[in-house]
Amino acid sequence: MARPNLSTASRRLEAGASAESVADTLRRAVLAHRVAPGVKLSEEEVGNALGVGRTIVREALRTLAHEHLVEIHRNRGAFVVRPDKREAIEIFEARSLLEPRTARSAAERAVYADVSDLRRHLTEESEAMAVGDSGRAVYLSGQFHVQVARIANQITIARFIESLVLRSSLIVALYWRRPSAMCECHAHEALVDAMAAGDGARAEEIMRGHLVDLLSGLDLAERPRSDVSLAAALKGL
Amino acid sequence: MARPNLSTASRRLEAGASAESVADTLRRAVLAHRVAPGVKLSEEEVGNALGVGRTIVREALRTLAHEHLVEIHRNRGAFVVRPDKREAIEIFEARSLLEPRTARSAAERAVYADVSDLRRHLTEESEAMAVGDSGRAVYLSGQFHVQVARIANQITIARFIESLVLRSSLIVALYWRRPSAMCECHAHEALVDAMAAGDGARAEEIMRGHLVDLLSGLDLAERPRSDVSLAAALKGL
DNA sequence: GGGCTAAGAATTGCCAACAATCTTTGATCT
DNA sequence: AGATCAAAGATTGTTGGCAATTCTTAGCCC
Repeated sequence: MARPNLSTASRRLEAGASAESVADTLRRAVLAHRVAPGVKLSEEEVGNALGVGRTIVREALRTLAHEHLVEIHRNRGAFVVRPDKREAIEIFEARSLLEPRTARSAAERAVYADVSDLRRHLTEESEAMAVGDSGRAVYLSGQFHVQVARIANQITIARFIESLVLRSSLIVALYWRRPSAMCECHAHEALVDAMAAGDGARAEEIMRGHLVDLLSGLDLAERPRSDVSLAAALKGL
Repeated sequence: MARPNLSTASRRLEAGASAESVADTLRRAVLAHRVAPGVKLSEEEVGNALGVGRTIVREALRTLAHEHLVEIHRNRGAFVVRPDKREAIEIFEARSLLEPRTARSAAERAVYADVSDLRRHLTEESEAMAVGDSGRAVYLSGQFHVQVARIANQITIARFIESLVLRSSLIVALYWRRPSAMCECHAHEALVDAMAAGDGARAEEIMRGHLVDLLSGLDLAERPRSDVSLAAALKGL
């Protein structure tokens, strides 16, 4: 029986790995497309792959279900979600309500350290993109938005944005038109500039446009639903 | 040892009660102030009170923790949250970003059945208030907002609003100035009227003002942190 | 051959017991 | 008396196993 190697990227969790570690590993695996949407995440398989008991995995899967990254069907198991067109639009609709105003607040509150953190983050992004690690690039690109929300010092809104960004990353990984050339991220740089200048109105407008660009950069045509079963996914590795 | 009677309102769950039922019972108990903020929700106590095993209770408590209605401290247990001033403001800030625009969408999409459902809901609200069941009144008043979000047909945003409304209900129950006279809900009626007329702009404006009124109706002065322990809470019943 | 039924296998749901951790209580020392 | 420390008690964290449900497969009938 082929062992699934979910943990290649996460250097096998040491003993005492809590459910949160497992959830984090699975989260990254889903976002990096190491496990394709629709794949079933068997409790025992995941447990064996990560070296933890089924209970821990159960809890981690429940966490991911709360984040809408997996769906749990009673007595059937957990499956990686496959966001459809409607869901994609809804998520970007929600982001459009939250993020522009939050970016404005962030720009008005940002101190030097904040801006410098963001710039460091941008270089990480471009490095990942230069190396061609598109999984990491998508992830970092999302975390940029989370970081902006944190600067706005609104942890409730920041958490919502974090959740939306996670799901957006999955959507981008699924539907992005040009798999090679990621979002050029000029928007991110412009946003940091606006924040450095303390120009809230400009930051708000940049963010609004950026979100529109992101959504319109997707190809939301209905896909043939590859419907990969667990076997196919594991064989592929 | 006094048995806690959390289940008085929920007619003791039948066998096969899933974790979601327990979560729902606890949710209502927290919102109706049957269990005060700060109280510890022991897994075994809750399990005994509701006639289910500890595993089910554990799962339910995790769910509530994801909703920020309880806090789980490792190896220490789950405690009902006590929202502070900052959290209250943050939550209404988030609602102000989401709900006005959502109310506009709802007004523009609402069909006759939607409006009629809302009117029925309003009568339930006033009945609960007339009877003096303030716990139920607060709950229904919150559900009104959720229902509006559902009419907007944006389930992602509706879920966020639902989560925010739950926490708001707890905040209102904690900090409302006049415990007797609840929000007169003229705003709710006006909102339904605007929706019936299909006037999105008016609905948006009413919702915006309503949220401001709600927040300014709170007395957010720091409280002495009664810090009720489990014993005190159970003795009181 | 296609479709239906039933037995078997595999997986999740749940519970009870054990282990780990924290809190409390009581004694001891300064 | 107050503080410190240790052991007992209580609660959560985790594991393994059994029961319940679902999916698969083999067999049968039309």
